[in-house]
Amino acid sequence: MTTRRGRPPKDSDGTLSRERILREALSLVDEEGLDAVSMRKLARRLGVDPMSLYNHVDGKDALLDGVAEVLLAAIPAADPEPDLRTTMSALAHGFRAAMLGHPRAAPLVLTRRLASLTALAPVEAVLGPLLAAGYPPERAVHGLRAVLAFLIGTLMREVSAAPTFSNGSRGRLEDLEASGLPAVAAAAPYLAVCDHEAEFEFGLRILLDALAPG
Amino acid sequence: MTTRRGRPPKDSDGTLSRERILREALSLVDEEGLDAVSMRKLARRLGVDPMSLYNHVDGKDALLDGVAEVLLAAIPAADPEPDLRTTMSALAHGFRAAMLGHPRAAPLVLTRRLASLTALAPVEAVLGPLLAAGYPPERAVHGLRAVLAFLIGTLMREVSAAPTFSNGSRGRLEDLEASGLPAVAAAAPYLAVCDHEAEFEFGLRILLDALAPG
DNA sequence: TCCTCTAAATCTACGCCGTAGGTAATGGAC
DNA sequence: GTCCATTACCTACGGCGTAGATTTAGAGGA
Repeated sequence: MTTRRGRPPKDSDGTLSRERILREALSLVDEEGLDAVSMRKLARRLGVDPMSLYNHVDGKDALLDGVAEVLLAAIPAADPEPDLRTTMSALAHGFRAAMLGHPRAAPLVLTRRLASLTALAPVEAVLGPLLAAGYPPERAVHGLRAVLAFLIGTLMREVSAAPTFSNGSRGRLEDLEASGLPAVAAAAPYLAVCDHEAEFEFGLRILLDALAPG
Repeated sequence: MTTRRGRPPKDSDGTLSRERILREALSLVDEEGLDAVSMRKLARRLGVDPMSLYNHVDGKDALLDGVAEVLLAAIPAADPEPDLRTTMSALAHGFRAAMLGHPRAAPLVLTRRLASLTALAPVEAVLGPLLAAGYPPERAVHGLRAVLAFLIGTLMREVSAAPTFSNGSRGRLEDLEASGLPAVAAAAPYLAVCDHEAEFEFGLRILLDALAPG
């Protein structure tokens, strides 16, 4: 009945579990980035032998899938809101907030094909109101996928962007002006910087105007 | 002294060059996938010592950046077309075609921050017509970024999707229907399959309707 | 012609990595 | 007490990226 079995370390606080492993993995990604993740380093942080991880996780890839699901689970459920547009907007903002909360781990969600039930919860949250509003299922799925594609694309740019230093963008501005491409040079001041928040709202509004007017 | 060492004959067929390395790297990605790329394996395919690659490429990461640029360079330049919408649509389709031509390598373009001049050519090709059509630069950049985000998101799904087997989608369909989520179950037949072409056109039309009507 | 000088290819070696296979210890079930 | 599943640990293998030193073919000046 209880999951407590096998050989515990001398300290009961040091017992391993899938949850503890995933939590520590997420911290590791947050602190050192995705490339720095290795089974050995993760085990070191947990004060444990590397091979012990394999009792709780199927391998490195499955570990990263697990971390992605932890991130996905952080999306708040939308209030049962009568307004379709408000619901979709809230979910989009929730998704974005969850990713921006762990920018270095976000690519795990944005680039992996997740087949778990956790990944379906937000889908249900969008699809439900769309169907309730009378959308034919086919069109609802189309709309969901269009918004999701935009979210993924925007967030990918957002989380992979180098943090903007005040003088960092100046070097970039000069590069753009010196590119020899007339339109790029003309729009250089706007290309050199990126207000992610504004870009997000701009694109989301266009899509929601088309999909959930009102 | 039978082993060949030092600088090779000038114009032999076995001479290394950045272009030859990048071309072989792209082939390797196409055939075995991104994870299978290693400096050592690439060198083996080129019949060369692994360390020789470092005379032409700054390291593995720079190598992959180079491959990404090769992909980007494959986007055909748009005809000087008077119609703004046609131009943008052509570039979007060109981008998609270039990525679908090398689906396993596409993530290199879609997930990396590319700062090269090669990456700016398509930007110029979109920005030029937008500015010529009288769009203020700020709005032109906004529009460009919105479309690009959608393109990246859609293509990411498209290239990471497992090839659809006739019975593969059937297993997926059953999973969705058994998920216990009512809206997901109701729309399951449409969630189980994905006509990427149609999704692409659907989302692109929405964005172009908003940005380049006509 | 010979003599540098340089760039390219090679060799060696280090410290990582993921994980297969095997072993010892622990506590619940009987 | 005895068994057995579970878990932690250990060893080892093959592969990885690449720093550093070494060798050599050709270029350019004397």
